[in-house]
Amino acid sequence: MSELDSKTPIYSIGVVQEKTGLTGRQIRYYEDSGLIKPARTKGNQRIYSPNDIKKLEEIKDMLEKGLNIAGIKEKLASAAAKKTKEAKRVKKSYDGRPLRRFNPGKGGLTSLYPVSNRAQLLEILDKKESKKDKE
DNA sequence: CTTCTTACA
DNA sequence: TGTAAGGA
Repeated sequence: MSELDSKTPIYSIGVVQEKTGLTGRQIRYYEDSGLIKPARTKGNQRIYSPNDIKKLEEIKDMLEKGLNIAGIKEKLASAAAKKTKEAKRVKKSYDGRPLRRFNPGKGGLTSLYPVSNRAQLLEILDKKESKKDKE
């Protein structure tokens, strides 16, 4: 049973073993290799996030494809670089633009997005959804 | 009972 | 990778 109750699910190494099919030995070894960095409880127990599960399953796949730890590190690194690049692209598209009222006067809704009209806002929100959907 | 680290096979 | 040991 977990000591902390946050909104984000967390797993013990035992649960991770069941969910990934990997042995505890492998999970800890991949951590030593720098592939994952699970948090720890005050009692030094490992705490795995959904993101860690995802990474471990990717690692499992690649291992079954015959890749070594080094190769997986590269793959994971390029994936992280791609994410950073995309984040910069999105940020750049927003930076410098003035934030405007979204439908001011009608309910007082305020948009946090620097867009000038509803169509543009919906387009942005639609793109964000598509990203989550491909999970 | 589960998980942790260290260390040997 | 598996597993034993010894502690939390």
